[in-house]
Amino acid sequence: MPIATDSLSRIFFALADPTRRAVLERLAAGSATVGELAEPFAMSRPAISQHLGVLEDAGLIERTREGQWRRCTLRPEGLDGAERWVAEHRAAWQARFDRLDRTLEALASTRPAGPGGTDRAARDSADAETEE
Amino acid sequence: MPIATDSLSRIFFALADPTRRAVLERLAAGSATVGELAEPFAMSRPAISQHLGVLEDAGLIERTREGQWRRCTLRPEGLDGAERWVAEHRAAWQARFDRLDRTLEALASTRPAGPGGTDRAARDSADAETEE
DNA sequence: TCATCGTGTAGGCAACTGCTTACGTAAGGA
DNA sequence: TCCTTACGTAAGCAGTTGCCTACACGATGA
Repeated sequence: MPIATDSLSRIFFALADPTRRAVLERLAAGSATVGELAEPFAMSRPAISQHLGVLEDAGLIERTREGQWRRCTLRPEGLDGAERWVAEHRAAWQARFDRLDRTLEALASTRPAGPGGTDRAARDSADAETEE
Repeated sequence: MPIATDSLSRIFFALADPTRRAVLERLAAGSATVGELAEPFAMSRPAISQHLGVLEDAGLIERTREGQWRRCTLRPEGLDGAERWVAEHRAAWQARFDRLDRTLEALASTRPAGPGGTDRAARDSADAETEE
């Protein structure tokens, strides 16, 4: 991963770590200080601080000074980009495969006993017919 | 990122790279061989091959032998885990903040002229009242 | 003013990523 | 049989991650 990539990459990268996802789930129950967030993990405070830096850089949390403490708060809108990308692509891919399935049904009805092959292989063959 | 983490981490990690997302978008238009996928990128074939390995490891694509070529196909269901996680958390976070907003409104109506502070600070203060 | 608490930063280390070039392997054709 | 094509794997390099310990800094309190 090159440093400082685009916003979407930063969000997905931040989510690609169990510790950081656990921190987000903890924050979903209410804002917390760095010490409170570090407590359940077998990890030093600086390590958590660095994870928080990644989350903040991705726009998923916010750190604000509060006297002696730093309070961490979720930024729900930080997930917008990732949610939009995943939902759009998931829907588009599924729609494409549904079209292929209909194509396969049509082929099956005109050629009921075609040559052997798995469903996936048949789908791949039909694939070519939808590209030009 | 430690090697061989959980499924969700592998998916998000695979999506956290512009090149890999571009490959997925290309594949959404139809399956392709490795050479076809490598063509638009200023990158060697082995580099693309490694990216494909990451995508395959995450369950987002499938590589099948086809004579002399290797055909790559999307696995739409591979996005299921990521889609579910993002949608669930986005909804839960938003719901929580909506509740806080209502709490703030209630506070504002009972104490119309409270002490100074930004909206965010007021939200953080209200935060404590929702936790026990 | 000085000690303490909560955090961030700096420096160091092992492991991993992402890319390269070089080479190995399987399929297809002369 | 030999050559070409398509692709993967191996080895190596620079840069990054993720963790640690040590230390610096601002806020709080005696």
